[in-house]
Amino acid sequence: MVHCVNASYHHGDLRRALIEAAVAAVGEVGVGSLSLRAVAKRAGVSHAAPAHHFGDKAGLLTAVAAEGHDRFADALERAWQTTGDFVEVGVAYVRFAIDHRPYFEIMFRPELLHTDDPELDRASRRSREMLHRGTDGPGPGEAANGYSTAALAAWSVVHGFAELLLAGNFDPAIDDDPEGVLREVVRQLRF
Amino acid sequence: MVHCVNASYHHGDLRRALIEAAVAAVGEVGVGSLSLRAVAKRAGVSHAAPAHHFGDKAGLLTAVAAEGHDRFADALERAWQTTGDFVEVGVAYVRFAIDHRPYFEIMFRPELLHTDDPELDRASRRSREMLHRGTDGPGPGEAANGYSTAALAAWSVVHGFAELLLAGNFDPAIDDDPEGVLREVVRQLRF
DNA sequence: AACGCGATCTTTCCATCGTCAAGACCTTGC
DNA sequence: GCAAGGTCTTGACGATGGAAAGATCGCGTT
Repeated sequence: MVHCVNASYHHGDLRRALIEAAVAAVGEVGVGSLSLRAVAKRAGVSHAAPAHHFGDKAGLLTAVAAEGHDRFADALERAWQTTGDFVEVGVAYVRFAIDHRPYFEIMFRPELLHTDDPELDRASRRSREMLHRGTDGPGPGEAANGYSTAALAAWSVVHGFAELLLAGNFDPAIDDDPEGVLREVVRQLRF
Repeated sequence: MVHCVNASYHHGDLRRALIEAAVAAVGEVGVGSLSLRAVAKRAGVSHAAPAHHFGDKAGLLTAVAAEGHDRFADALERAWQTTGDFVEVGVAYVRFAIDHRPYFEIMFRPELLHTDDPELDRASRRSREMLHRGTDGPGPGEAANGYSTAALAAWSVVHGFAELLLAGNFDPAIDDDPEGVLREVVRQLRF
């Protein structure tokens, strides 16, 4: 039993193919118009194939979100270790939202996901930890809730910027150099 | 011709009833699971009735979003004129998101709306202007794009806080006193 | 070497959805 | 009154997500 964990019989690696197809589809039509059947067609399988690997639509999106959080954590960690500047972690946050929009569109939408999924939990916990690097630690910031005020402020500002930008709520002029604008915005924070 | 603008024949004021039914439905199941047919049933009309008043689903959501932006602008203006403190405008921003969640869930999601609708344009422009009160004006903040850096930072931080809070991405402990936490978060901004 | 089991995928079916077209009803203006 | 047009209903269609049942295939066992 358990012939092939995560492996392949008929298709090769359908699980992987479906995730990639989902990401591509979300990139084209948005998560709101994502159709399981379109994803299946894109991967060259029948419309019911995804259900076997992911249970349901939320299951597929959960797998995408988990992968997204992993990549996200990687990007944030890279930024932190490269520059040592927490502002640059914030820039990386928004950079990821822009460059990997399909992932980002899904990652922070629990209503689309199976929030009890252990893989998602592990990955999102990892990306969450990366966010606290730099703001947490020495500073005071009451930890009555799980976060320091500085971490909450930083998270809120970069997340809000990313959401408003991606949704198109900003002046289009910002699209020319979102990084530059964001850098100035983040500098408005006291650390 | 044009017997009754916005008025009532068979039903009373179906347009109004449908908007209220939509708000109630979004409050219960979220905008993602909103069904036009459920809204119609809630208003006591046939499943195709909404189409006549709003064209399509996006049309109904557009009307809801426009009404939301009007109420939103009212709330922000009230906060500004009452306190004169821009921090309190930010608090009112998040307060609105919490207290009128169904509206807020829709207002900043252009992909769900008819963004060319004149009513929506007027209302959202109004709420946008309220946001710039207090940050704009005297300060420098390059206006290369439409906003000052301070306004962008303030908007981003309150919007991000609201989104993360509503989506449930924060520690549940914050739900006890989101206003208090937000006030400290906003104070992390230099004005 | 043959069997059987379980994993993988397909096919078929169903309820629900948004939208469209056609018709019924009702109010208003003439 | 009567035509006209706004209001709403009915019925239908294609698309969707999901459930159920069957077909196909590879592996471990004997």
